[in-house]
Formats: sequence, C-alpha cells, structure tokens
Amino acid sequence: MLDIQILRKNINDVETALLKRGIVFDTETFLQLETKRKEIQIKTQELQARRNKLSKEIGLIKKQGGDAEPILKEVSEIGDTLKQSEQELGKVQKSLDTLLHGIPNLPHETVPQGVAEDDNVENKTWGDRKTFDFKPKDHVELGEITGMLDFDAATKISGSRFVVIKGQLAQLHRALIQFMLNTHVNEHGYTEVNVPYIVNSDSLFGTGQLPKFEDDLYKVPRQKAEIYEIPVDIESENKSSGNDDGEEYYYLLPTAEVPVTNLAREEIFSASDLPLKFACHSPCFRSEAGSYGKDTRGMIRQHQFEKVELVHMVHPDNSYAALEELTGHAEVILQKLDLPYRVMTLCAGDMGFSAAKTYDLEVWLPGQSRYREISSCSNCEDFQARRMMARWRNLETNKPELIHTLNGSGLAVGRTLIAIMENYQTSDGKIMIPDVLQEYMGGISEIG
RNA sequence: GGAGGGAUGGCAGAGUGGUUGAAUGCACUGGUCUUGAAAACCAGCAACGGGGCGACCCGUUCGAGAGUUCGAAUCUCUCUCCCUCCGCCA
Repeated sequence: MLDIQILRKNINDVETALLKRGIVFDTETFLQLETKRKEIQIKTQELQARRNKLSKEIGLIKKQGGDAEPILKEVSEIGDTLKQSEQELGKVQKSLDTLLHGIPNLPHETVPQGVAEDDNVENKTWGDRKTFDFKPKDHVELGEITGMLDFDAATKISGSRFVVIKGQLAQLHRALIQFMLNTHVNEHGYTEVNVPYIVNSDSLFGTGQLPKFEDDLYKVPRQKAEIYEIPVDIESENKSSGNDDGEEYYYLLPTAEVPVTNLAREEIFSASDLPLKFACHSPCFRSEAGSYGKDTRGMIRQHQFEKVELVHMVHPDNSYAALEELTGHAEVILQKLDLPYRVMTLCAGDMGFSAAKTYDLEVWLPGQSRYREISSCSNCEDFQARRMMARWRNLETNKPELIHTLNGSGLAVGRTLIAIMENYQTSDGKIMIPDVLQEYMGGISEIG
C-alpha cells in the first residue's frame, strides 16, 4: 500500500513511477474522490465536535442539578445530519481505500523500464554450463526412465499439475530441504520457523495477495457458528455494498512469505530487534488460474510445490543492502550445488505487486536448454509493512515507524530437484548426487 | 463436543453511562545527583486520521462489527480470538 500522502502531495511522481510498470493511473478519479473526502470529512468532524461539546455541557449541567432541556433539544437536531454525513464519509473512504489497495508498489529508481520478461536485465552469470557427449534429457524423460517421477499417479489421485515423487528421488527432494535450511540457519544466521499452511485473509492482505489476486489462491471454507437466517425482505435493504464475506474463508498459503512476513503484523519492534531474518520450509499452493497451457509439461508449474523461503524485516535505511545479502544467500545454495545460473533484475512491468525491486535467479536447465526461474528476491520497502502495520520504535523521535520487509526463495525445492536431475544426468539416465548432498543421502553418489 | 472465564496504552493492570484517552506499576526519553554507572528524585511519554505556514485545533480508536443514548471502555446483540476444566484425539 502506498502512503496516501504521496498521492496527495506528489501525484505526478506516482503517475510517472506507475507508468514505468506500464500502468496508467486514473488521477482524475483519485482527485475527485479526494476532494469529496476532504469536504465531507471536514463537515463530519465539525458536526462531531459540536455534538461532543454539547454533550459535555449536558453532563455538567446535570451534575449541578440544572435544566439541560434546551441543549438536549439542540443536540438531538444534529443527530440525523451527522449520521448521514458519517455514512457518506464512510462510502468515500471505502472507495479511496479500494483504489489505494489496488495500486502496486512503486519501482525503485534502479529498476529498469519495461513491461515484460524480455525487458529484464541480466546482471551476471555464474558457473559453467556442462557439456554433454550425448543429448541431455529433460526431467520428465529422466523421471520416466528411473520411474521416480510419476505424473500419471498424481493425475489419478488429484488431477493435472501434480506429481508423485518416489524412492531415492523423494529422498533427494527431502535432502535438499535439509541442506537449504541448514545452510541458511548455520551459515547465514537465519532463525528457522515452522508456520501454519492455512492462513486468514488479514495475512494475505498484509503481504498483498488480497484483495487483488484472490483467483490465484485456494480457498478453504471456514466453519462458522450457526446463525439464524434473517428474512431477506427485511434485511436486504440495509445490507449495503459493504457486505464482504471477509472471514468466511481460510486460504492455503501460496508462499511462506505470507505467514512469515505476517509475524511482524501489528508489532512494534525496538531498534535493537532489527534485522530479523527467518528461514522457513513450506509447501506452497497455487491455483495457477490464468496459466492454462503454460508449462504443462513436467513439474515446472505445479499446484503444490515446496520452497524454502527467506524473509528479512529491517530498518528502512538498510533494506537495499539486505536485498543484496538475501539474494546472495539464495545464490550460495546454487553455488554449493554447482548449478549454473544467472541473476536478472526484473523490469518494472515484470515485478510482483508488492515489490519495489526484484532479482530473479534463473538456473540453467540443459534438458530444456534454457534458464528457468528458481528464486525471486524482492525488497518490498514499506509497502507490506504499511498494509500490516509492522513497525519499529525510532528512539530519536520516540515514534513507531514502518519497517521494510524483504523475501526471497532460497530456493524453490521442486525446481532445484529438476535442475539437479538435468544437470547431473548421465548418458544412461542416472542422476549423480552433488557432493554437498551426499551426506544427506547416506553417502551414495548416484541414484537411478 | 460440554461447562465456565476473559480481551483496555510497548508490557502488566485499574476502571460498569458524563470534562476518562483512560489510575497505578514497569519499560522508554530528558533532567537533577554521581568521577562514571546504578539507585533515588523531577519531568515527559498511546495510536491513527483531518485542518492550519505555524503556535496549535479537531476527529476516531479500550478485540471486531452493529445497536441503545444528547453522551458508551462501561448497557444490548452478533462475530473473532485467548484461557481453565471435562470428553475425544495425531
């Protein structure tokens, strides 16, 4: 969520910044709403002040045993006007909120202009792409040969975009999780957390998935206490547009970023608490609505996958240094696994809703002969913090101020598994185990 | 599933219709004292929003929402969450 003060004072800057993302901001509508808001708010508050003043006088008069009748009459006349004014204000506020909640974060000045993937900028590449003296297979073929990736079984059990991993490959998958967590906790100073996989709408609002991206999420009906049906004809008039079904659903987490970042929701940290760094392994659930036909082959894009997520909560001055650090931590995993990758700075138009700047790590997949995203590391600045009121106390001002939040994958486990399969394959379809993982695999050096 | 009890400022915890945005303690900030620190003492200290160049002024907020009232932390209703006991259970 943007600071509404920026919209009020520097609307042109906002327009320009959003244009960098390829978004044309409806300044006209905003200014109209804002003018209306100001007018109604001032009027409402004047009425409230008058009512409060008179009510206090009534209290005093009654205490002294005087006659409050004249004032009582005057104040009761304010009632209707005030109520109407308050309702009007509520409507305008709501429209403004809806508008504000739908505006994505403004890109940092170092973010390249652009609207799509093609405009992302390559920062660096790491590692040598291995050359094979045979035609490298992709993970689907390798999975078939070894019998350890079973898409048909998953289709039977669940449907498309699921997979069953079997045998030593499942073990390798588990080994990757241990390896990633251990590295981040023991070498990078993260605190490991284990979180709920079902989250509420407040949490999703906090990180920015709601209200705009509800279609991407799996909803879980929530058990509600039984309530009596209210006869429709009586009640329907009064139930205005504000009839959100707010807490009727839980949601499956699309990323551990949601529960972990929300640890900071409505908290005020002391300056010495920061930075906080959390590492969390979790499954992730995504409906993938709107991605029909995209990445249908293999386990690149699944409804359910596992990920080790890194989250930083930092002093606002340090968030860009933290972004470099966090990205570096994700890179370490790829380096230790000796998987070739490149680092991309996402262009403004390709960034997620909450991000001010994002680096993507893309791993080389020889079976597909291309780089594929395996981690996305973002600085959200105060965008999420404002939505969830995550603050720290500045001792210089003695006031609570917004923290900055960052998140990144360190790494996506399923895609890392694919990368190992494709990069470490042998001509007869076996998979070599990267050195650093062998201790997690009972010392073996090859599977398949 | 059954029976009770609760939710108030950063934290703990008073407050049951009228200058209560809220006693008190802790924490925090500034000061006195001290060689320095601690202790003691003095003072300050909720958040959010609006108006004004500004000194300031105003509004909202005591889990959330609705209601009663001239006036609600306090009364009514609904919801959410937490705690205790019993039952069941990985």
